Amino acid sequence: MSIHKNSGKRQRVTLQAVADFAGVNRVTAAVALGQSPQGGTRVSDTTRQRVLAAAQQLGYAPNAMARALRGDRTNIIGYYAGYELLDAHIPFVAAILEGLQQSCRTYRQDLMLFGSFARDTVDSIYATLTSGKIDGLVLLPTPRSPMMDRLFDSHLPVVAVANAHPAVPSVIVDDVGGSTLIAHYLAQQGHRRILYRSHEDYRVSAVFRRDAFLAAAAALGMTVTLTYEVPGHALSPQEIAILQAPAAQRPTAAVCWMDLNAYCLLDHCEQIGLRVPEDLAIVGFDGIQQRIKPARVLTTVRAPWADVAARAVQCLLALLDGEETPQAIMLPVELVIGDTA
Amino acid sequence: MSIHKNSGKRQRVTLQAVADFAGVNRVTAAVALGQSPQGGTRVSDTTRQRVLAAAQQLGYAPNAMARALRGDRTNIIGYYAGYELLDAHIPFVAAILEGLQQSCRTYRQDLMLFGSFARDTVDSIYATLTSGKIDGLVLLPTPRSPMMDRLFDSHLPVVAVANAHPAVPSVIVDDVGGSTLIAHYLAQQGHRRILYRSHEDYRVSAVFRRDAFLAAAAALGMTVTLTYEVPGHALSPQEIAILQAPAAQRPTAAVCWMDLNAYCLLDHCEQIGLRVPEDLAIVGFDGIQQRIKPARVLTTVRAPWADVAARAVQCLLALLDGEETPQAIMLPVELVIGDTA
DNA sequence: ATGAAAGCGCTAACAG
DNA sequence: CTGTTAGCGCTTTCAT
Repeated sequence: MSIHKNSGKRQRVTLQAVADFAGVNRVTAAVALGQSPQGGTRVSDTTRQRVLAAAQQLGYAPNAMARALRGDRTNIIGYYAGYELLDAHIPFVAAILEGLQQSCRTYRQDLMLFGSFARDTVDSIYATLTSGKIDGLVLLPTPRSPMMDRLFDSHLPVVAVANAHPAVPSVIVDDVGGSTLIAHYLAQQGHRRILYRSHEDYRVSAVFRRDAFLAAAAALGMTVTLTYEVPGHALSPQEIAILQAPAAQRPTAAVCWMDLNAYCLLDHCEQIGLRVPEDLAIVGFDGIQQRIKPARVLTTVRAPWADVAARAVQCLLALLDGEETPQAIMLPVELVIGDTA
Repeated sequence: MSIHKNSGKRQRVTLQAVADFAGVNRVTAAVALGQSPQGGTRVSDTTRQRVLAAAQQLGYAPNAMARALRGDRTNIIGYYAGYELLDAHIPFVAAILEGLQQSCRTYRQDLMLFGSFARDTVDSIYATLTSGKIDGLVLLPTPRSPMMDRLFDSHLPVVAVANAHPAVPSVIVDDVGGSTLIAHYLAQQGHRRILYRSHEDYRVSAVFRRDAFLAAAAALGMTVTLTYEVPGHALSPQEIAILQAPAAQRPTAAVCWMDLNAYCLLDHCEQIGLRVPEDLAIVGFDGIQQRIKPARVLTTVRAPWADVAARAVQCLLALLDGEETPQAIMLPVELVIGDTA
């Protein structure tokens, strides 16, 4: 069987090698290659050509680590999701990754991913994050996590996404506006009894969405029954009971704090024979497209998650450059009328 | 409006600072902190305690970049998908990311993601990849790409996933075995006329799957019509025509080189009123779960993509340690009988 | 227009 | 047991 061996010490082509090859000093070579301040006049054109040719021929690639050590930028930014294993199967996470990549390319940064695992200690993750590999961190904050306090005390520049955190600049979406849009739309459609499915944890977004909806619904004279989802987005016994009530008492519309949740409800309705939207209108939040058949389009609030992530990178880089940064950047959302409400 | 400013030069706590604080030499501090060869006898216990306390108090975190420059390991490994933007929305990609993360955690490596964008030049990507930020690369190879040749000529250790490449160790799945399983299963079910939907590009996996299926089918006396998918997995006019033929000539089963493709075919069949599997049996390849309703389970070959990625990291690290590595590691696949064939 | 020196933070090798 | 020396590859001074 054929085997592979690493070709010994992988000897990189160093600047010195290029300089030697071109017969000049390290510094001259450095200036000729890099786009230095006085690059125009620093070296002669002939010298530059010679150096360039040498670099080309030897396949020179500057050592980013040495550069990082010299200046104080690695040009790497990190992403850390406080919640759990960074699971790209979740559409929200995939959208965030998309935005991060997009922005990293635009600003010529590299992207490093940090997954958190149950077994890892706060200390070990913290150590990794602050080891100087990254210039700054885009963070999906977890409420009430010891990790957050550690991070905010550190000197590592951090920008939060999705959930605002008072300690750092945050890029979020207009949760309040979105919920208000939903409330008005449902009121206008004539709904009076609403089921609102929120999240049991204290994710900031979930709270904003819930409270804004409750306030708007009250102002519009709608009655809201509030429930909290159980793990896995499945319906709780209480929710099942509510949906089995006689038509006169049953809610005519259900609002879910996030789309994944709404899809589960949709699924449940089909199973128990509740027609959507005739018997029960369903509205979500996020704008996650799900391939379901027969083709249904969820009525939801579309939140531009990729843009949020892209903006967070931009914001982080501004912070690194010592520029002033708004405490919070809120991106607008949009009500998308599908066929479920 | 509240604003945020980066707190000036983020001054990291250096080893020197810890040493000064503890009243010892840099080196002593280094040895006391790190798990050096002679750590046991190198420093006295009292000194070690003092250094440890100092480090704790000052919040010292070793600078990974300096360490990387000194030794020659960054403990970062990269992932680069030759094909296109690294799109986590694609289940296959998500599975790969999952495996990479898993393995990186196990071996205490950090993970860096490189997306390729249409606009980026081969040179710029190559420069990034070989800048010394990563110790090695897990690569999803693109056939006939100039990038590949550049990479294989470089001294950057590379391990390929999913598609084997002769130039580097590869971790793949048993494409041939999978196709053979499918062929035997269909033959056993009594199918004689098969439609095989392959991929127009020369992705190695696609070719292996196709050729193995054709060979096995021929040996089993089945007749195969071969078609190639058009971009977006949609059906080509030719394929549509084939499916509209009279029942006596029409294929009784369709095999798709990958699941996403199979789902599109399933969709099409529902639209034109072809019953699956009664009128047409459908088989995929990959084991990608799709949430579709009414709930259907695709008959397919399950390939352990997360394991493939995890194994690739392991293989890469072995390579970095100068160990011998098999040219190819092939992970077994499994036929999963659903309700579509 | 070019070269020399210094130092980013760390550690492996020798002294003492 | 501890301190000194040297150098990873690079770039920002300053001197020629």
